[in-house]
Amino acid sequence: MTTGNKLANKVVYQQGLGQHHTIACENCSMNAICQPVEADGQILDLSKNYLSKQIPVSAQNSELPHNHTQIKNSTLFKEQTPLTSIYAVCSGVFKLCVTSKDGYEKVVGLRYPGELIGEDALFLERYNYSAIAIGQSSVCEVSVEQFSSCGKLVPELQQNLIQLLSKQSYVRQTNFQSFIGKKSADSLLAAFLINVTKRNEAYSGSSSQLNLIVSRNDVANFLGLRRETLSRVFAKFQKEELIKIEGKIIHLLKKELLCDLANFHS
Amino acid sequence: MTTGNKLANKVVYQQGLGQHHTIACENCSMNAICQPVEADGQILDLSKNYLSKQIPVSAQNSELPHNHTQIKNSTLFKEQTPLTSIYAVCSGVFKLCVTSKDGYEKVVGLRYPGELIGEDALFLERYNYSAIAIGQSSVCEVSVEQFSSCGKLVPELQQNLIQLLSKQSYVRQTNFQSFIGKKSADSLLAAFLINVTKRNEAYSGSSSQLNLIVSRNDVANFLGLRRETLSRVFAKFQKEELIKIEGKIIHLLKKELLCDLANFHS
DNA sequence: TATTAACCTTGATCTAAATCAAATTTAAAC
DNA sequence: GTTTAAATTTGATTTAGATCAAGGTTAATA
Repeated sequence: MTTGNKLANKVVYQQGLGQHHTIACENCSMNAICQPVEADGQILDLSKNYLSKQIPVSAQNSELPHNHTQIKNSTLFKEQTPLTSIYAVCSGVFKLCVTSKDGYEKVVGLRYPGELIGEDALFLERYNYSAIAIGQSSVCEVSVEQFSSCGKLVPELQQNLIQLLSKQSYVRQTNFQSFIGKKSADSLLAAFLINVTKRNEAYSGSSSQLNLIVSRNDVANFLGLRRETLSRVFAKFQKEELIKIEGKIIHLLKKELLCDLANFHS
Repeated sequence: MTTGNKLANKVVYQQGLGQHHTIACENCSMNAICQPVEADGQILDLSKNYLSKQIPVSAQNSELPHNHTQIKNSTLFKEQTPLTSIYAVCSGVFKLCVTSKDGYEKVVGLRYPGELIGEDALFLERYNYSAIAIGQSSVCEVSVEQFSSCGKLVPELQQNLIQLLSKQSYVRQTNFQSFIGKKSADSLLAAFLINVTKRNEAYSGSSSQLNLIVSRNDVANFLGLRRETLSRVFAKFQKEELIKIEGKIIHLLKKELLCDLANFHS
């Protein structure tokens, strides 16, 4: 039986600059399976024991050539490698990329604090994208092997995982619906800003301010626009006072109008 | 304990024209939770008892004005209504739509035989799109209430649902990746044809032939193209002998080239 | 089979975004 | 703090797809 919400994960890494903090467990998607459960009359707190730990992902762990990009952006896992763990973002951002035959790296997703990475690999037991940290970021890790050996014994834990996965299915579908069939640069960016602000609401504590963290290049790549086009749309939105830009921080001044734009088709 | 694969669902509706047949259970996404499981030493076959039944969706059940569109396309459920069941398509096709404030109906997904509809509503317990049958179609229905009352007692059933949901998460992510950031009409259509053919492979028995069933209008709407543009790209693909068109039947003649196009960005 | 209405295709023009080219701002390295 | 490189913005031109307008098909109905 669930014994209520508690801070489940030990913080073994803390970002120093205060620019982004670690998300509270109650706001994390992983929370459903971090809950202590009852097994054979005992309370089993997976997070306390071995399932979750917070690990930093930053400059140090790159075996790649020593250039700027790799120093900043370190890889959590590579596409097509076997699934070992699923992760939840604790701080920072991760970009999810697939590389096509011609070597082009396409951004297929962004994951902000509290969001899951790699749970869609449970099916094929192979990651279907690379996960790359933007700047200094950290994750909570759940070993799939350990979780499933535990889960077989504890129905409650399974129940929680079902919750987690069904929610995830919802999140994915909603994401898909936000972007499929949107062609104009205006509606794409509006949809993107609304989407990401909403996802960060609990973490940032604001429904109208947003720290993108990722570069314009990555946003443009994700949306399928050229960086020049994205830049122009950002400029236009600011001129029309829909948003206010302070570097990577975006203020949504007229959210209603942005929503209208986001829902606008053709 | 799972006792292996068997035809789980009674066929209470059969399409007469032979144009599309009912999918075999072993090829259906729902199959994971239709498996007989062991409970208290007994075999519990949910499909045999009450959980699944095949129901037709066609002209009869429409309470809408008696015009052509509604006669042919009947609604399985409406967006924003409370979740009661999740469905698997048995035959035909369903389009998933959301209606925006201005009344425009946007196609946000297509579901072919063997695919799930509505499982992403488990989270909010409210459907987040309308599901509309294209022509005569049929589904298997699982009552969420009945399933969950059953599932609490049978861990094995939960295990199967986890399988189902994690696979679904994968399918959604893959779908998303196929389309996000694709802008050229060529790459969108190529990605669409590859995607849908792959999804129908088990059902249709062909990896190079495809019965779209849905109208060009719906495809264009889904992809965010104008019907004229879609028509031109179809014509171009045929001229270049990438595909051969026979009404709604599309033959993929040069799949490799289509894949290249689909992965092509910029 | 004729009639009508969806549905789909083709042509001409216009427009939004890509592309090419530079300038400017920002951040990293020395 | 200065230098250098990366990231972002702005401008001019080109192009792919939207739009407007007909013309054909196909399929449903009488």
